[in-house]
Amino acid sequence: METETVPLDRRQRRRLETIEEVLDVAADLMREQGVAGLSIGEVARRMGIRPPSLYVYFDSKNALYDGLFARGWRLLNEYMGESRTQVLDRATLDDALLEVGTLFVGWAVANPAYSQLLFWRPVRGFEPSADAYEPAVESLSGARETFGEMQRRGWIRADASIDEVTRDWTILLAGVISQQLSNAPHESFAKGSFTMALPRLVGMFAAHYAAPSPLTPRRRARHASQR
Amino acid sequence: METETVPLDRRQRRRLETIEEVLDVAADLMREQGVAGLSIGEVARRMGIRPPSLYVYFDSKNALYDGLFARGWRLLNEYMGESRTQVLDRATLDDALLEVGTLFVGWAVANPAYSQLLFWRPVRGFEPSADAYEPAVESLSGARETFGEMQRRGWIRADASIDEVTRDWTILLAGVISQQLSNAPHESFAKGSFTMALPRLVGMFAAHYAAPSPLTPRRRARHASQR
DNA sequence: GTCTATATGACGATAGAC
DNA sequence: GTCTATCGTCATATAGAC
Repeated sequence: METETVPLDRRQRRRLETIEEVLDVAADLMREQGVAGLSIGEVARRMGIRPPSLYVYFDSKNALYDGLFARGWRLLNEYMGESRTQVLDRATLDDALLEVGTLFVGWAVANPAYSQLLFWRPVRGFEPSADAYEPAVESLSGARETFGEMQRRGWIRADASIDEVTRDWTILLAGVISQQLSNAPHESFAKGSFTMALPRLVGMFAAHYAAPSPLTPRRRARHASQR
Repeated sequence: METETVPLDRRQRRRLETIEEVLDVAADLMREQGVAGLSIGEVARRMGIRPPSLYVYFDSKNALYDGLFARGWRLLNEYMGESRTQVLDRATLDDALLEVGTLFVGWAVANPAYSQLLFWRPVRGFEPSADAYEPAVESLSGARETFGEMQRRGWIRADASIDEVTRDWTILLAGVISQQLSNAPHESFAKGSFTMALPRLVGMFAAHYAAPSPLTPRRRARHASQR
């Protein structure tokens, strides 16, 4: 109540730094050993402290997973950057979707440990908290908004349900990521047996949801000016 | 070398029975507690024996996972039964694919623990052995053969690559299963937010790969109006 | 407030007696 | 083939030093 005018005192800042360091080490470990390979003891060992000291910053191992879950979605959202709005300038629906799809799947395949944590449910007893879920929800609603805008611009059929379009899109991306990571986790995005199917599947998706008569740039401009 | 004329002596038969019992209990446990919740100690406890005794039948916990992996794929293949050949009598490609897709995804959603083990890679250090992989390979090559036969019968475009068709199909099913189990694991198949997208996605898939001409005009009209 | 030291109980796994 | 005994590791909890 009384010291809230000071944004961050030294102690709080130091505490946040330590929390970030714990997450750094935990993310490294998860990348090396897989999601289930994360161990409180090993994190402490690498930080040069004793395991119980970690409980000052994270109440449990699942709280650590929760922090990693939130961080993973934040990293992914940062990586996607402004692409969701920028692709609205692309020539075709197919081009636009392939660009964001490639970014998304590319990050997932390059970060398999995070992907397991974000897209699957590998840890017994771990359910992401509402706070940790927030960036995930943000990502989904961002996709929905983009599809809505695409429909407003006449790229997507007017009779298509944006919720259904969004759902189908996430299913498609999840399928590619899931199959690639489960069956050939060491293949790169460029040479992945399943990631290579992405352009084809995006084409299928775009053709299915594209407005019936593909709009020429002129018609698209006319369409947009009507709103 | 000397006793191989006898197909199964009592000891061997008893051993196989015990192995089956271990797998029964392990599958129950996995269903109750999730894939990672499987514990050698708990399996032994439920069988009324001591944990070390299990090592007579399974060299390690991962060997137990291996047995469950093979058994899961066998159960799924049995569940699919003769559907892959029977659906060749259906009226449309869409009907046929929706039928096998519904069976496959339905089993997966009804058996989430097995699904995690079969379709994801949740256990650190566990890589299915070649033996355990055999029924999985059988399932995939069965799908490929069905698509090949569909192409021979003129249902699927002659210029489509059967390998690509098969791959896209597995991605689609994996996407639905993955999203449903990760985001709403307690929803039934009938009411699942993601399983409900299956008919739509199968329609998209069928429309994309269907041969342009073999359908009568009436069927084609019905096909198109389904969207 | 933050850490160390220590303890508990479960786990996977092994050795060796019977 | 099953047991007891045991090992090392794990997540977690608590007591108390600084």
